[in-house]
Amino acid sequence: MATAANPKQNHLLDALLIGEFSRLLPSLEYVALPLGKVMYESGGLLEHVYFPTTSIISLLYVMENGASAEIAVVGNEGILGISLFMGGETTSSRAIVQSAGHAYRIKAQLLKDEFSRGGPVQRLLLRYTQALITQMAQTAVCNRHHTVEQQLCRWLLLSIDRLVSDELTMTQELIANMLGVRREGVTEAAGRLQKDGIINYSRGRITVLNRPKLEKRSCECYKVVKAEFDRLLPALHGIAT
Amino acid sequence: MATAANPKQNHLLDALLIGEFSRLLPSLEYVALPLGKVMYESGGLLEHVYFPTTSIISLLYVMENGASAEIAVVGNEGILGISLFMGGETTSSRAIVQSAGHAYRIKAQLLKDEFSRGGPVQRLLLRYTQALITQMAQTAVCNRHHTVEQQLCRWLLLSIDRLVSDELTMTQELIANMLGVRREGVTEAAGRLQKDGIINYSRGRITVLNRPKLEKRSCECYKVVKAEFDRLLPALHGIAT
DNA sequence: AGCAGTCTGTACGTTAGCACACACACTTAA
DNA sequence: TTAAGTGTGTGTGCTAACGTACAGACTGCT
Repeated sequence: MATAANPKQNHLLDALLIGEFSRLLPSLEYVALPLGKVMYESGGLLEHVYFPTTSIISLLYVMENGASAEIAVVGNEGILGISLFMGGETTSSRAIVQSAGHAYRIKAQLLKDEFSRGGPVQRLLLRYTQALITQMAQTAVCNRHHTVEQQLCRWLLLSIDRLVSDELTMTQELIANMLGVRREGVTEAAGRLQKDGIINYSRGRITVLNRPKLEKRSCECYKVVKAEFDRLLPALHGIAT
Repeated sequence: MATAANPKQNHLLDALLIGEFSRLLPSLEYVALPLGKVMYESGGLLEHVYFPTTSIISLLYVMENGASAEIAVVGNEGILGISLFMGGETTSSRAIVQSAGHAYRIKAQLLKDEFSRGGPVQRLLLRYTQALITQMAQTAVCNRHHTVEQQLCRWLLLSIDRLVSDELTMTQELIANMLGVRREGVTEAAGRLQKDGIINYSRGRITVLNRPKLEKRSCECYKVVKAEFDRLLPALHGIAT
């Protein structure tokens, strides 16, 4: 493997490890997350929390009739499993791997204990949670008011922000599930973006060619979410104070 | 006034006041909240947090073009101003009074200090926050997949759950803003519900006549949110442990 | 009583997104 | 080299919701 495993690859984990939290370093496990793996099922108990490094996890709500919608994504900026320390133990969403890669994980109880101590670790985790809340709320509004194309742009931006490259592996069918729209709707929107030279894709492989244009075609939701993450978690390097 | 002011009218406050938190009792202020009052503006600082008793507060996200959508409601089961203890200081949503009434309030710093002590107060506030997160996420999915009529039913149920009576004061125009749909859409949906004897309304006064039928016409989102509130905050009387 | 303001009903054409159906790739494995 | 599987492009209605416009109904004020 070209890039060695390194806890610093997850910004939140990196920030956490500065303080007393670093004693948990030996308890971290580096695991591979294959595409489509269900990390948490709605109502299931959480055995571990995850700090993605090169993977992206989608938080989905699934309805009785099978229809679904993504409410947030977690990548190398965050942690999967906030309901653990929020007190709910379980989550009512489903978490699946949207982009294969790796993550560090730690036993739920260990993180819970650390959270209970209060202090910088707790503060940072709560700030992250608030950023996640913003993402969810903005998604709710976006679902109501924006076109499929705008949402697709937002979604692509949020995804590549959490990866190193400008390329992601994701079929239109899967994107449609995330956005809670039809596959054909994604095909049309993606076709337009490709025609305008903004993206390039073929059989589950999407490359962003012109990021500025992509941002222009996106709705404001991307900017809002990004700004709030930046505000709440500035740089996230050595700010666990 | 027939019903005397009583902190117990807010379930969350009631639960909080059992422990050490009760020393804050003298710091509580009982205030009236008129319909439409803007409690928090997006980006503004929070001077107080509020525990509604007979009022209902809507959390709205407003977009650049003025379009809006409600992402959650806070009534006598909760607290307004979670971003205070989540660490963000400010919130990116707007909070307005959806149903006039009263609330207890307390200076932001006092609650913040209390939260920092950890223990039962913190645990309870975090659990409430998670319930609120569920409500937001479910709203996001609801916006994507359900009809105006279903959403109206959900909205009515969430509202009357937070009031003592089955009647609320709210024009169709305002409801439309909350749901992020056209006023005419609300007129049509409400007309159908009235024709079927489920509700009765005239000029900003809505009465729920047949609650079971209303629940049937609603989407599952209402049930899901209610179940999660009940799970996370069971009874909310004397469980601040 | 008269008038202004607010709330609600209705009616148009338009559009985004849906459901379904099917053809055409391109990939992989028998 | 078939054949099966998967991913993508298109087409044809259909419906919910939209934007706009306006008319009626009720309320409260002067």
